[in-house]
Amino acid sequence: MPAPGRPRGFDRDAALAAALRVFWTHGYEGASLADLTAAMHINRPSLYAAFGNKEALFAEALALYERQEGAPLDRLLEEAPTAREAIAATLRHNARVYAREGFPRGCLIVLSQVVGTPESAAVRTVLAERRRAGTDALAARIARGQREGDVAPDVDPARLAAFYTAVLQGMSVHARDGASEAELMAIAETAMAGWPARPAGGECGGTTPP
Amino acid sequence: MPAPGRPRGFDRDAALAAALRVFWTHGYEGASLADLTAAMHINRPSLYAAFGNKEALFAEALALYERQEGAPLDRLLEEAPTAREAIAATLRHNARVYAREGFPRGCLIVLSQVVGTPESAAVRTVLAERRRAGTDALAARIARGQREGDVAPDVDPARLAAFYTAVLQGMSVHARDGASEAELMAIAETAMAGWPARPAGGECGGTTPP
DNA sequence: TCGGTTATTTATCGATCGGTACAGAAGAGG
DNA sequence: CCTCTTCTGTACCGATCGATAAATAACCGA
Repeated sequence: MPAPGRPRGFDRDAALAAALRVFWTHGYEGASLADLTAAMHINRPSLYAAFGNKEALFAEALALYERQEGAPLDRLLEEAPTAREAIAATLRHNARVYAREGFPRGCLIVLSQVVGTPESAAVRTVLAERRRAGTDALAARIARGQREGDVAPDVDPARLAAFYTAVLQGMSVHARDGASEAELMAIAETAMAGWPARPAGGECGGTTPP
Repeated sequence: MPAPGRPRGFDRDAALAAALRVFWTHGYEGASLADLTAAMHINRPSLYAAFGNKEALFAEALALYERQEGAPLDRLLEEAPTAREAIAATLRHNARVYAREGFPRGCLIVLSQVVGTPESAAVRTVLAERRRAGTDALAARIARGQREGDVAPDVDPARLAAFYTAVLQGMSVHARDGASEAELMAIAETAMAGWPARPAGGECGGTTPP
């Protein structure tokens, strides 16, 4: 049984995807209602009826972003045989997607609002929380590597995760500044050179496979 | 001989410093004229008479920022005996100043405007150019290290500089997210672990002093 | 055909945005 | 004293911000 009343005249998912692209391109405060409604091909009251307000729309766009862009990363992290390969795959994957043709460059969570007016404080808090969650995911994978023996026991997972998160955030800025996939990949590879060697390993330089 | 007409009733340098702090805290678009004039303790027409408009005021604030925050870094880079120590000093210095008590956290050039409305495109371009100049400065110091023999000749200075710039940008985001000086320092130290070893060196792991 | 319900359209709200017109105030030179 | 020049304070500009009121249109079940 369909909902009573006049049916919605637009595809809610398609409109949300369009909104995501606008937020991703211009940031939260940089995206005006005029920008959003134009890209979504709907009028302002339709947006408010379907999504609540700008902040709620952004929250839904952020959730869509995490489903589309974050989920593959979660799989990458989980399925890699070692923590080192998991982090390397994450960096390489993002080097690719941050410079993807036809997509806004860099990461929405890093770029869309890190400073701004007091009105967007709540959005900034949510984004900061998502960044922290990303760091935590890396740290958890490194800790798992320790339990499974492919990461040295003296490594601090949170500390190493903070480093690789910082590299990813810097890659986002570089991507927005026009860096090519090859340039981003070079940053990723250089970052992986800093991976801590296992103390028992015979080789050195941090490139030792398990 | 003083200028003719009524003398200015406020300290232009102090007002500019106040404006810098507002831009540094809220970003370019996040800083309203009301915020700026309140912090500068002047009225709007005085601001426009003394600085032109918001964009010109930001340009002057940016120049002040580079004099105050960038100049020490230039000296650090120049005076360090090796490229490795120069980069390490840069990272450690910024780990300290990004979390300084009484200052906005992170780097103005990285945080103040990386996305936004089309109206701020010119400002974003200027900031991107300053970011590139920072990378170029690191690359030049690494190239000097190569000439002076403390950096392996197979190292690509631009590539390595892009990596350390990315780390610094990530440290700025972390700083804005509330990271402590110790956490930022840990990122810096971890990044230095990725410094390329000199091929002729007897030790390994990238921590070899020249 | 008719309520009931919801979506769309148009037109607008008050607030704030960056930027100014204008009149008065404060100095220098005459 | 007056005049010239520049700065300051008030009050305001048109444009845009996010968000809505009101009227109309489209679907349902009865």
